[in-house]
Amino acid sequence: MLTKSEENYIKEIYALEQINTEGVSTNLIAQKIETKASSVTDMLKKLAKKELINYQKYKGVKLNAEGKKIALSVVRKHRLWETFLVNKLNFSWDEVHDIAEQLEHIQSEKLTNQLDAFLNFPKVDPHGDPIPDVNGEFIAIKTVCLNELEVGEKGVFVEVKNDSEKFLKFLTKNNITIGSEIKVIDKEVFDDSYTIEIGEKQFNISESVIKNIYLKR
Amino acid sequence: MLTKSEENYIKEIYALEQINTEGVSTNLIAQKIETKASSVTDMLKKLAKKELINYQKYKGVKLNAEGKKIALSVVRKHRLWETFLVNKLNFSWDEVHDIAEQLEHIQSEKLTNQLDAFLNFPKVDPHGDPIPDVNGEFIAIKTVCLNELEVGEKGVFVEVKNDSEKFLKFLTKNNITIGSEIKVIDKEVFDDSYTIEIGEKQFNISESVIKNIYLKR
DNA sequence: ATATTTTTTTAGACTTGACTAAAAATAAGT
DNA sequence: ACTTATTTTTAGTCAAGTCTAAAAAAATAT
Repeated sequence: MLTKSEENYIKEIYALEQINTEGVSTNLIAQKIETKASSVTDMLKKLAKKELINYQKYKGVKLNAEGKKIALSVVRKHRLWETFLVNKLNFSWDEVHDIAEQLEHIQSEKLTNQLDAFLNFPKVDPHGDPIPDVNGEFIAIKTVCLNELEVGEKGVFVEVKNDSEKFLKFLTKNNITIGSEIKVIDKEVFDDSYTIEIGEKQFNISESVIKNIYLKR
Repeated sequence: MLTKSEENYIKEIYALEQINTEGVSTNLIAQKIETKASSVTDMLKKLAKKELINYQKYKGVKLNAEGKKIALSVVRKHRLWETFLVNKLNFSWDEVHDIAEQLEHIQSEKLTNQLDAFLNFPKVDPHGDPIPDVNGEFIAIKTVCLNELEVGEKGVFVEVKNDSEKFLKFLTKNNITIGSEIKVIDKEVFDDSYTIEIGEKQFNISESVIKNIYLKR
């Protein structure tokens, strides 16, 4: 059985692998987990000893099959709880992240699976992220980042890659919600901001917003 | 903010106070929490420093107002989660204790209160224990222990004072469930066992079972 | 009332997960 | 290629929560 801390490292390594593909660096983990590189090294040794990762000094780290299984189980729990909070307890999508960070560590396979059934086996969570099933499998919908769309192109907003309260509140305030049809009206070369159109309204959004919005073409 | 460990001590002290009334002893806490007396002493010092208990060396311990408030909040969460597991996720009453022990430490007042509302503000949990409301108040139903009933007397089983899986499975197997009408047919002076009647059936139960069954006369 | 037993506390040690500071390895720049 | 900068690891420390063993206080027994 793993500690909360070990699970958090595993989860973070998994998330970073999805972006980087190659081995994940100590510093990157430290930055994401908001800890020091030396602490990360300590934990990597521990996880290597438990045979959850492949780790060679100075060479970065990769989850092995067992590590990936654990990562997917934590992600599954996180996303199911988020779905529960929004769908059943009337939370909004910007309030659930921190609570799910706690709930994802509850140990009970039966609980996870009963919750899944209670929610009717949802395929995605309130942020559009896919929910792994009991075997760790999930449907990877083909999405493109908003910054890949050309001027004049449009797509449906299906997934957000930043679950922070501030960011999600900003989106809500501007009526940018999952399911919105977004059209790129103009790209500003000076600051990489875009003018987009949702419904009748046109407005400008900055690069840091753009890169967290994913759409179905 | 308190650690899981601190909350567990507070909760246990509260539970022991309900039985003992007088100050709770170090050894008793140690026994219940399954730890050593020396560890308890350490924790009592810590809780005293945080001003949650009144503690004098060698004199036992009592929760103060703030400590009691925390205890009630943990108890509230525990019992709400147990109710959720049984009423919404189809768990049986003997499976929920350990999971609720984990869930009771999740920190989010909003979560607790939304869960309460979702469950329709239940007054008792699946074991018949009263659930404190948002202000820590609960309805104390007047119950008597089965060992207080005279031969020929009957009552309705409303609360069980032992949440262990083994004990609850035993009750279920013998059809002794919350709401059952129980009549005392005979008391055996030799071993303090009782012959009781539920429905048509009569059978014998031991003293260790009797003392955990509480009824409404 | 004194000796014995029981309870409680103290002292010192261990583990987990973090930290700082310094050393070692790797990467980058000229 | 060699120096400088960056990244990563090592070494040593710390707090929380636990433990064992020993000392101190309180309770019990004769």
